[in-house]
Amino acid sequence: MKVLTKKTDYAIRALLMLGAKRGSYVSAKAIAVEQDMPYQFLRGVLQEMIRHDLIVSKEGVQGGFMLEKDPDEIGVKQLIEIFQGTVQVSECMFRKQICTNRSRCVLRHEIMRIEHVVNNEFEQVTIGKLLRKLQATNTLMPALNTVEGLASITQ
Amino acid sequence: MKVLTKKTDYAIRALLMLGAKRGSYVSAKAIAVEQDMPYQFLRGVLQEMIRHDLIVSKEGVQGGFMLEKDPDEIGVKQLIEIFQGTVQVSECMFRKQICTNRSRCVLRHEIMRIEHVVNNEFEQVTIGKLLRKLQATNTLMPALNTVEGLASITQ
DNA sequence: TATAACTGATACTATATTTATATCAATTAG
DNA sequence: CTAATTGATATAAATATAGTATCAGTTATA
Repeated sequence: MKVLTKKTDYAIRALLMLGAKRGSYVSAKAIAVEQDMPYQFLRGVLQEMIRHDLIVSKEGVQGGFMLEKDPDEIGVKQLIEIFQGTVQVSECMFRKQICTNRSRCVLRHEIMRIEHVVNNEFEQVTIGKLLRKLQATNTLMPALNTVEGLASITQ
Repeated sequence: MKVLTKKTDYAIRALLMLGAKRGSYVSAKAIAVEQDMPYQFLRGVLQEMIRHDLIVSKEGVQGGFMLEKDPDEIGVKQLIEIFQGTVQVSECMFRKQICTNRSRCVLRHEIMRIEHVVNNEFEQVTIGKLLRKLQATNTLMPALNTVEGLASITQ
């Protein structure tokens, strides 16, 4: 059972790179090379994040992507929702009778509760938190204070 | 993002039916009809549960499946592991550098923590708990004290 | 102003996973 | 003997995930 797909995985790591380079544009190619991700695939992921206003882009030479949104307001939950759809424990259990009369569904309570817990956990892990953890690591290892160094950790 | 696949879903509901009829054999056909599951697919699920000693079977006329294990000792976590594999947040994040020097991986801690939380939640939801909730519902609605009634709730 | 480095958009292919079906042999109650 | 059942296994269909390719448009800069 794989909770995060590659798209979400790549999205998180790309955001961490953009977060470490806030204020300047980083090209898809640079991210792909540093993080060892398939270039075109990554581009699709980046474009999706633009559509969701997480990042902005600049075309042409010296162009690339830049983190716009506050990293603390980008939770892994949101990224999962963008790339994997809303977390739902089981669509099947809500069919038929269960759907037409939910109050009868004894399973529903447990399932909704877990869904809530899971969502909450993922919501609390933000890009901001991850970035700070990365920086704490970097303090101990100055060589990692570069995009290259970051890549060596997150790729 | 779908947390439970059909196999796990069918497994849970089949176990609830077997749990409600403990002591007697229930055929795959009966479960499939009552719970509206594809017959052969369900049979595969049941056989898998036999291999994991959750249920036993009897061949021939009047044969079927019976719950063997204590329902309180069958957690949804175990069912997920059987039908969907071990819960892992992201295989990708543990590759390469991250794998060769895990202590450097700042993402790892968060990810392991969530994995733990998720597993814990699913472990605590047992077939026994679900059965008792069903019975509580049945007390208020006597018509549901049959396999047919149960099906009207869980299918 | 030509060019190379970029993104936007989109179509396509490949691979893996999930879901479902089909078949045949063996067992068993009646 | 027969019909109802499971055991085992092969296969197909559907869907989701992962990855590739292409072309048009933009922009810094030589």
